[in-house]
Amino acid sequence: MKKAVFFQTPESRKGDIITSALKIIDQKGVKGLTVARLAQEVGFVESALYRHFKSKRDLVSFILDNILQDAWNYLAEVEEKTEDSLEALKQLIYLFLSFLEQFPGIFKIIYSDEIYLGDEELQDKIDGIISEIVVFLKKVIQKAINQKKLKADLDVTVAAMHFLGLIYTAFSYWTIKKRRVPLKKISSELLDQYLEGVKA
Amino acid sequence: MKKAVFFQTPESRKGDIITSALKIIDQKGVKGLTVARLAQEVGFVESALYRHFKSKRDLVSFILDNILQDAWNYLAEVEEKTEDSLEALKQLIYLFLSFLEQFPGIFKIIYSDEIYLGDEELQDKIDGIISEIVVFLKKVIQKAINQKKLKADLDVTVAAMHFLGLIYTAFSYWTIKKRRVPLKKISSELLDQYLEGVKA
DNA sequence: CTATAATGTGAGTGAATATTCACTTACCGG
DNA sequence: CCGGTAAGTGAATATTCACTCACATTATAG
Repeated sequence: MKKAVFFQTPESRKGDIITSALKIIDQKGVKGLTVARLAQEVGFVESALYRHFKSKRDLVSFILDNILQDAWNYLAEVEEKTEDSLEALKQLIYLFLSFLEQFPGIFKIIYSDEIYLGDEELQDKIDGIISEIVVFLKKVIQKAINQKKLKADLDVTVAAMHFLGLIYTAFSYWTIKKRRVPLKKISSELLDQYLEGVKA
Repeated sequence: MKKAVFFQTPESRKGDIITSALKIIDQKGVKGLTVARLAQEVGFVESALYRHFKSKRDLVSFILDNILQDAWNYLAEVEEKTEDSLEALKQLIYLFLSFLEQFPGIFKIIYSDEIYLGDEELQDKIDGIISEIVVFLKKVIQKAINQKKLKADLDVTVAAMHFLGLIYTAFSYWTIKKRRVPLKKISSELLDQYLEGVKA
């Protein structure tokens, strides 16, 4: 019987579990996140998970709520503090990507139809996250148009989707290249091409 | 005991199964493709599947090989026959998207880490497909650069990934909008923004 | 008409998986 | 030191899933 590690607040234990879960998802995909594997990674027995989370689904839901909350605060801050709206777009893409670099598992959760389909509540949660991001990006882009930095006749929604697509593209490229190329380098080239196409 | 439908070549029966499989994947995701569900959709009993395919994995592999072979021929044809290389890019994105519009399930297979992970052979197959596409796009883009239609200093690989990302973006947008907006409309706006950024 | 090959059926099996439960262990406050 | 509580354990369970196998049916070619 292994000695339990105590002296940890409940939060940090949950944190351990989340860290392990994201690591597994990153390496083995959402499908690879099984309770057995998670338990092994954390270092307890399967049933112990249920001391911390009601269910596996609950764990994923918790991850989405909490990790993304953090990211969200950063985004809002950048948008508020950066005067130059083109510079803001640059900052935003770096922020998105350094976040995904840190938590690649999150990306997989959001873009996985494993979770997306079959659980209406999680599906709604993920849809909500994406549409929040799009709304946010539309706001930034509209601001840039108002500042005459971007073309006046730009379709704001398409431009926002296109920007979001850059993040996906950079991330995919990074994955294909076995993460050997720095994400920041990839994204800056993509962003340059993007900006050439949309700026005034 | 239900009467069997015969008078069908093995090919067309396989075709029925593939059609059903892609329909299920489209609606329920790759995870949703279970042998039970597939059998129900096709109209036979689970075990009957194994008269046509060695395994479920074999079915997916067959889909990747065959459906994509078709697509591939179209792509090559467009590239050869279209003189104007910018026009070729336009044609290509339409072709990609009308293909995905017809077989959305294929898209989900390729972008699913459910299949991607855990089966090395399928993983290699999908990797191969993607890199073939990238190589192809790089060739088209390089040709356009040589024709002085695109910027001479363009990073061809990044431009190709960006283009591929547009397809993903258009498809996602289409999905989010519940497929109510025609894919062609979405893609032409995205492509315009893209071309503005890369053309000479 | 009959042999054969293709296709379908029904019942079952074993493996993987999430979850429950009764229990034990370790720590902490009073 | 005692009682409560948070955390962990080990065994069991129900479900889902891909897949197998012996048997049945149908179409077609000779």
